[in-house]
Amino acid sequence: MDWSIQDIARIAGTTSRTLRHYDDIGLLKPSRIGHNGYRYYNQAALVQLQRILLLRGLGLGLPVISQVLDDETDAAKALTGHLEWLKQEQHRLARQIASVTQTIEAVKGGGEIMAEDMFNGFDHTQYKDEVEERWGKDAYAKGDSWWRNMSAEEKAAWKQRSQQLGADWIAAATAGIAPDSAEAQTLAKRHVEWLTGIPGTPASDARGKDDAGKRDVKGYVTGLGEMYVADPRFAKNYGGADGAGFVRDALKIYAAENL
Amino acid sequence: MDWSIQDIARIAGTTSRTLRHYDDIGLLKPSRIGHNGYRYYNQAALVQLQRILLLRGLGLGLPVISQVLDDETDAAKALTGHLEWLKQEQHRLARQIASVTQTIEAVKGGGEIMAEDMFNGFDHTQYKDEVEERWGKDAYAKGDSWWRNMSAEEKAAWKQRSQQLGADWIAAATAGIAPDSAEAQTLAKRHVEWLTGIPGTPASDARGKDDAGKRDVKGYVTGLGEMYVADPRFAKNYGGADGAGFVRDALKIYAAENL
DNA sequence: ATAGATGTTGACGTAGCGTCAAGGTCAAGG
DNA sequence: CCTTGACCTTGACGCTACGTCAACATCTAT
Repeated sequence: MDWSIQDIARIAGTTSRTLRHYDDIGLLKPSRIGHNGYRYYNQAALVQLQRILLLRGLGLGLPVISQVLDDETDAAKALTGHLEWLKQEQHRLARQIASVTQTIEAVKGGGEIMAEDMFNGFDHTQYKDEVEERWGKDAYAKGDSWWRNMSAEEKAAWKQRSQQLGADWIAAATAGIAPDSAEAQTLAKRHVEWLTGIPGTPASDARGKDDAGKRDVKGYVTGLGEMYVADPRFAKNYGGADGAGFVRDALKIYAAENL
Repeated sequence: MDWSIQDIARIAGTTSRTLRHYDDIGLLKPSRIGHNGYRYYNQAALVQLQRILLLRGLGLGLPVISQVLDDETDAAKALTGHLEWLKQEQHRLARQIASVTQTIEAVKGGGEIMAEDMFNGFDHTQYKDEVEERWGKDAYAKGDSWWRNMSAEEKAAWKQRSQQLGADWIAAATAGIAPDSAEAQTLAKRHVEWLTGIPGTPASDARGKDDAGKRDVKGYVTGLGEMYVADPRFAKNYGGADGAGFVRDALKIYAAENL
């Protein structure tokens, strides 16, 4: 009393390919194999198959199903673990749905994918007085016109790059690594490269300049490091005073060794 | 003013492998390629990359992202379509979570994966009078003890198999195919094989019997077909009177040609 | 000159089968 | 006996978006 591969496939509501796959991976062997190599399945195999399909329908992976079938007592544990995963997935989807909805609104309103409001609160002008006092009106004017002439997308790219840098600094600081470690120094290098992107600063002006210009950069960078610590408006970009202190130390070492 | 592959990878928060992949599939080409084959990316490429990563973070596939980048106006459409997909996924997950939760309870209570309550409402005894009247007390007793002696899993397997058969009948009937078509006749064959699994019926008793026994099966099967139509308790398994009529026709043709 | 970081292409692995391709087996009919 | 059609076999590629070696070339700094 057994069925051919097509027969059980139809009875159980799956395909013969699936059954061959289960045979290949050892999940469900045929109860009998003909002299011609044909696979035949009996009632017990049908029961197993239906359990497999039930669990698969619940979203479990085939290796997990295999374990569950081997050790019945694990069923509740496996399912409970799986349930956790499902809930996380649902939360992830909920967040994605919120983001997509928001982005659709932004695109409809602004027309571009990166709309203006994506970098609200990231306005260059908030440091006007500070910059003019330290590096002169000319420096601020250059930087300001640079910012204003950027397209929305370029602004967004800059913002994201800046935030990524800040996030990486915070991650490094909280990881407890040393300021002179390779990782921190790589970040310092990135930081200087980032500064080089802002026109009107010694860092950007020094590109292609002589040694005197480069010495200016050295002082500029170390001075910046101190400012990050002293000024809470900057310190918050690096996770507060502690993080900013880490940035200052790493920058000072980098400047001494490379600038 | 450009960066190496590692540089933008770090700036944008991804990996160099991803960038090479995007180059391979034509999603994001480097802005410049050195004489040595090195990839270099400029500001514009960084902007593109960040748009890609934004959309990917929303769950869009790379081919879709490619389209969106080509035709900016499609962005809202693509995102709206994607939103639909996300919502469906969330509903699917919600259903899976409900099922898994239910299954966990069942496993904890019953110990087996297929618990008793999975075949509530599928009790054999509901046709007691009908069976005794038509085929005698002996037939019913055989079938009843057969059912009672099954394990929970065998019962569940049988139930699912029966329901699968019913679902396939309904699908075929509503598809509007002919009762003498190959597909309907395949179903009829399955139906007889299914009947053969119930002890106490002429179909099962006839296994290995002579021609007289086989003639009994013929009458039994055609009689059953008529009953499916006449009795609403059976007809509902095949989608009501219309579906049952289709089953009856297909069975009559099958019996005439093969039994 | 050499070591170490970084770059290149090429290819395999992933989850779970769908989908040919090429060829053997079996039951029924002429 | 031969053919036809249905069903079976193994083998291998395809799909998503890269991660992860491997083998080898190049740049940078000492």
